[in-house]
Amino acid sequence: MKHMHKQENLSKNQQIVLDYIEKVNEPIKAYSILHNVQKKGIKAPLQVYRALDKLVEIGKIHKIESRNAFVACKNSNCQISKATAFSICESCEEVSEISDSKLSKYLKNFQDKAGMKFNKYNLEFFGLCKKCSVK
Amino acid sequence: MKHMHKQENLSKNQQIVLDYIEKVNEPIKAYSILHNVQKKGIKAPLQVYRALDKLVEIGKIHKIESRNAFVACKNSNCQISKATAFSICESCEEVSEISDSKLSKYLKNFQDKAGMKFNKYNLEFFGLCKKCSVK
DNA sequence: GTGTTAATTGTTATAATATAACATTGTGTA
DNA sequence: TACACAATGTTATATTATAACAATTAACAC
Repeated sequence: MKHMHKQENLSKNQQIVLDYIEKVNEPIKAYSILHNVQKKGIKAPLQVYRALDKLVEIGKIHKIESRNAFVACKNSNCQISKATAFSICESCEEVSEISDSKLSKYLKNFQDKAGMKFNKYNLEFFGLCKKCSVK
Repeated sequence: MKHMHKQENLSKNQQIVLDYIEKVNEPIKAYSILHNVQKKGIKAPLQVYRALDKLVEIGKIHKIESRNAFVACKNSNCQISKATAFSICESCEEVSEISDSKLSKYLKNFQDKAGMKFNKYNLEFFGLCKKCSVK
């Protein structure tokens, strides 16, 4: 088949960035990533942003829009970054990816009144996590 | 009964910024607001951002996080910006605020598995609007 | 009125986030 | 091989947002 580049393998920079994001295991900002992978040879913001773009596109990571931060995907079932939900603690900034099949089913099937067909959504819940709510 | 002013509690800059956002009636970026209200005496980004912060806080406008843009609230029932949902056309960038009581009820009552209590959420749907989907 | 306090404003400077442009190198495959 | 496209390297710049601090105005008790 012509021109089928499956991309099951990540490029060097993509792998470096993904490895770091998976290691820290919490949302991290682009320039923080940059500072931490400079020893691996990545020198410029654009190298990071290009890797991030690709990793978001293939669903390996997600962007937490309200925080301009990136986090590794924890679900095996959102491999194309098209149905994401997060809980965010407004005190400690802890972020968890929500994996709730009822919720995702509900949102995937949601139809707005204008009849618009959606192919993607992102949902961010805010509140206090258990730790912070007892303080 | 006292005379009813339009927005009794807003300050001068807040009113200028809100008037402009309501006039354009679509999501608009902070620096675009700045350029368009300079004739009203607002000169610096910070004056715009301070007004935006306040207007978001009191629910007069919402921020479209994925676009870094601000839009006037269309619902009378989200006056504190705590339960927002939007549909976004990825082609023409048209944004509509979704007002669906079933959806908002569902999300308000959503409980995550960690037992975290939410006080706020923001949901952004992406797709093609009717116009763009027939092109 | 005066005094007090908080909110708002004005201003300059700078931080933080992200992309443009273009030359070069790597990779898969016909 | 040659081609197409993905990825890289690099410099510069655009875009979005906040820090710091002084001055002014609004709300309100006395």
